[in-house]
Amino acid sequence: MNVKKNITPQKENFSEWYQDVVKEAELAENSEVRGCGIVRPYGYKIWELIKAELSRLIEETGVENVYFPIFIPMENLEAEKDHVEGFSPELAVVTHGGGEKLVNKLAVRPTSETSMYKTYAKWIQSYKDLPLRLNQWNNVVRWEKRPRPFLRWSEFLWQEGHTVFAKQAEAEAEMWQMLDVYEKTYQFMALPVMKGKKSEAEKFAGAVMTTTAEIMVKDGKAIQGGTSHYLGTNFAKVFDVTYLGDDGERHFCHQNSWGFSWRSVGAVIMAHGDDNGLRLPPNIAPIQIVIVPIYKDENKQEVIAYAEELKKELTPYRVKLDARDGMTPGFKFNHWEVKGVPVRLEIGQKEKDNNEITIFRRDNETKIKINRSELKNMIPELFKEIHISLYDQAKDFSEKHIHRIESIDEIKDQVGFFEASWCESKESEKLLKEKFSMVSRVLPFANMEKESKNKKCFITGAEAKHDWLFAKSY
RNA sequence: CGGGCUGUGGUAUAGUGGUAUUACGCACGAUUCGGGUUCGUGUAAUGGCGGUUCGAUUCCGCCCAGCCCGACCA
Repeated sequence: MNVKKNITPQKENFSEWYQDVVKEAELAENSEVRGCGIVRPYGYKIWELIKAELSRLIEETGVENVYFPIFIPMENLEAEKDHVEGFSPELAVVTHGGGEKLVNKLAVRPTSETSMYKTYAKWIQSYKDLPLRLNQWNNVVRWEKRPRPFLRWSEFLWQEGHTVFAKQAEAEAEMWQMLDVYEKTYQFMALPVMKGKKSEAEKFAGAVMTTTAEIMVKDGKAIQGGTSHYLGTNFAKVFDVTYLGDDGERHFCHQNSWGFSWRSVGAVIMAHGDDNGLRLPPNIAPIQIVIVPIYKDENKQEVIAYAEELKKELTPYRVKLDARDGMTPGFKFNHWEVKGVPVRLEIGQKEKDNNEITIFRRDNETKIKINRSELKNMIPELFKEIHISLYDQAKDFSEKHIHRIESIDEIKDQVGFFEASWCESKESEKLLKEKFSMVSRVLPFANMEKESKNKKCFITGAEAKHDWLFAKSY
């Protein structure tokens, strides 16, 4: 038997494994424009399924969708000093239009704060116009130095929410609420997240506070799965976003922005995938169930007819009957395993004769036989089990790879996240970065109100404030 | 942007100063079908510009592009 392996094992080279899976599962490929990816139908469907759930959750909180232009006048971007410093190295700028040089250059949006808030200033007059809570699904461009499929392309799809409040407390409450929405979305993908606050160095350019949902993937690195920022009145002061209060006074508004991108697809691949390819939870699987008929020439009609009947029975689900000729069942098994299809039904003469179905689960690679009559009723339960199994595997992995350390030297070449008591100084974070190319990822929510376990910072020995998580990241 | 590397069919590769190799893929035809069947036939390539030369895919120079490792980021 020739066994062809087109996927590099994870342990051999994780980065190559990732690229192999993206290619072999037909999720995406590089385009002729450096840094910009082409997302293929199978990959795009995964994103659409994630997006549908997130969109539902966002709207459930009362947020409405809008659309603002892709171009932003350069002068808008330059208005907020921290913001432009944060983004200018990665801006794409339009200098010509309609065959003529533009007097006022336009930036392709890297994010829309500076595009939307001038308009917000016009819309908001009184405290009665607040809160204003809007979201847009769009593409943004950041000229990244080192692209990676889904995780860091120069152009990417995401949603960005931009909300405005009268009071700081309301804004902060919403910032956490939206972070919870992101957590729920990741739970929908069977991924556990670590929620909390970003350090001064790692926070969003122009924000007062950045909160984040961090995900650990299988090489122990972190993926920033979504961020929710409290912008304070920083942008309000620049764009004059003010309201007249019931006290008759003019006040600056408190603003938030929050974003979640198709990077999440990369997180799913890296957190759930294995050496045989992708593993998808049923919620976001473009094909939830694949039926592979096994036949010879003599019984082909009979077996396929049986398979068709089963497909019909499973109508509410996303089902594919793979009746392609000239391919062996083994080939098809592998094909759909690479693509991460959570459930496979194997249907041959034996099943037909005994009124049975052989079910293969991608999450744990087991096969079971059931009676046909059980099929329809067991699917919801099976999906749930697969979802939980994938979630638990990811959770278990994360927990096993968080190492408590008291000194920076304990990091050595260990893989994973490191929990440590930290003084929170920018200098110490810089040191950590130089030594281990690692930065703080998050101050977990649960540790925010607690004193640090160790009184001394693991880097500087100065007074520690809280217990933070540190990791290398994508 | 720094460091390293590479440009040969769709993909991955071999080789050569004079007719370009192999595998996969793809097309057609058989064969096979319970874990990546087998065979036959066909298909298709030297990144660009310049130099050396009778002749360059090969040697030289420049350009362009890509990959990997760092710094930057959803």
